[in-house]
Amino acid sequence: MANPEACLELPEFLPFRLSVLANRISRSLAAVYRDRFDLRIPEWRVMAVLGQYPDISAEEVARHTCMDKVKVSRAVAGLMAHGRVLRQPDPQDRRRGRLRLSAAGRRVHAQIVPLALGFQAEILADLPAAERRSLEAALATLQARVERVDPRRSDP
Amino acid sequence: MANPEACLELPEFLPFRLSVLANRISRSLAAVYRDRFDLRIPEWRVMAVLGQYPDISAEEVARHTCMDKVKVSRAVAGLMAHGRVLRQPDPQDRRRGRLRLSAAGRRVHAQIVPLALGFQAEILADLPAAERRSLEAALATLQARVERVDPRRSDP
DNA sequence: GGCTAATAGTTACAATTGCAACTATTTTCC
DNA sequence: GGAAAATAGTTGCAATTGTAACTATTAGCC
Repeated sequence: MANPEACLELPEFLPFRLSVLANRISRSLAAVYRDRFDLRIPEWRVMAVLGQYPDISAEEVARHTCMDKVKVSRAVAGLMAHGRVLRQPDPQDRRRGRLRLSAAGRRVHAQIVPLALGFQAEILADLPAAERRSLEAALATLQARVERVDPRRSDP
Repeated sequence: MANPEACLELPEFLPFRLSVLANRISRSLAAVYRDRFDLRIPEWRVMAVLGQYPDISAEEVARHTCMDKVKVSRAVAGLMAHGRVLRQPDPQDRRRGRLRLSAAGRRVHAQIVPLALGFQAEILADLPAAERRSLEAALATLQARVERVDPRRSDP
């Protein structure tokens, strides 16, 4: 039986804290991407994985980014409209398209990556290395647990 | 100078990890609230703070929940429509309303709080107490840092 | 070979959200 | 005392997102 008549302090409730923190961080980052590169967060995520794994399909992008296929589809459409991503039909399987960054896309990617890493470093600046590793381990543990509790896919 | 030509591993990028984790957790919780109580997350947050601080104004609710006033206004409207929250005009300041849970609202609140705490406990089950405290400290540090980097308000 | 189920990706529609503008009231300050 | 600024809260509109349905293609299987 769970603690009866317990009071709940919202500011100490983990789902609340994580949500507020993640949202603040995402918003700050989104402002940078949008102002400097006219990029939304889902688009940035697609570019990030295509920078690392060229010539993968939208479905694989979805797995890497934890986004559902609709969100990926829209992000890819936006990126192609801006000439930042190219799609090449897969001759083996004509349902698929192989996606990769165009030259323009690679230029944007090359500018954003250091910016993103710098932002991350700034956020983590107050955490000593040991606590940083401990935080990362804790996040991994939570992630694994949540996936077992509610085995779903996809993200924002 | 930030690391040039660095590759960025999205799964290790903190803003991404936090966003994915927070969203998974929020979705699992939201499913519970919605199925069992026809409650959305912003509404649940309002109920949580009104359970702890009765007779506060919407503006104070917004501060406690880190939501903007529009979101609070809509959540309160929904809760009043369901008879879960009552508003009493403040005679000292007729712009304000003093909000509190109705009897029905307190009943829902009493059911949800243990449920929410149980969910939190389930998620944290794999983390030893020491690491749990360390995680909470790290989140507080990040939160403080983010607020200094980008002094804004409000959340999802 | 041909029928059924599965998969890749898109489109359509509804719900949620954010931003800006708005109303009503109170406070400030000359 | 009254004009201007500030505050509480709501509303309208646009952007983002989620769910479900849809098309096209491939794989499984009898």
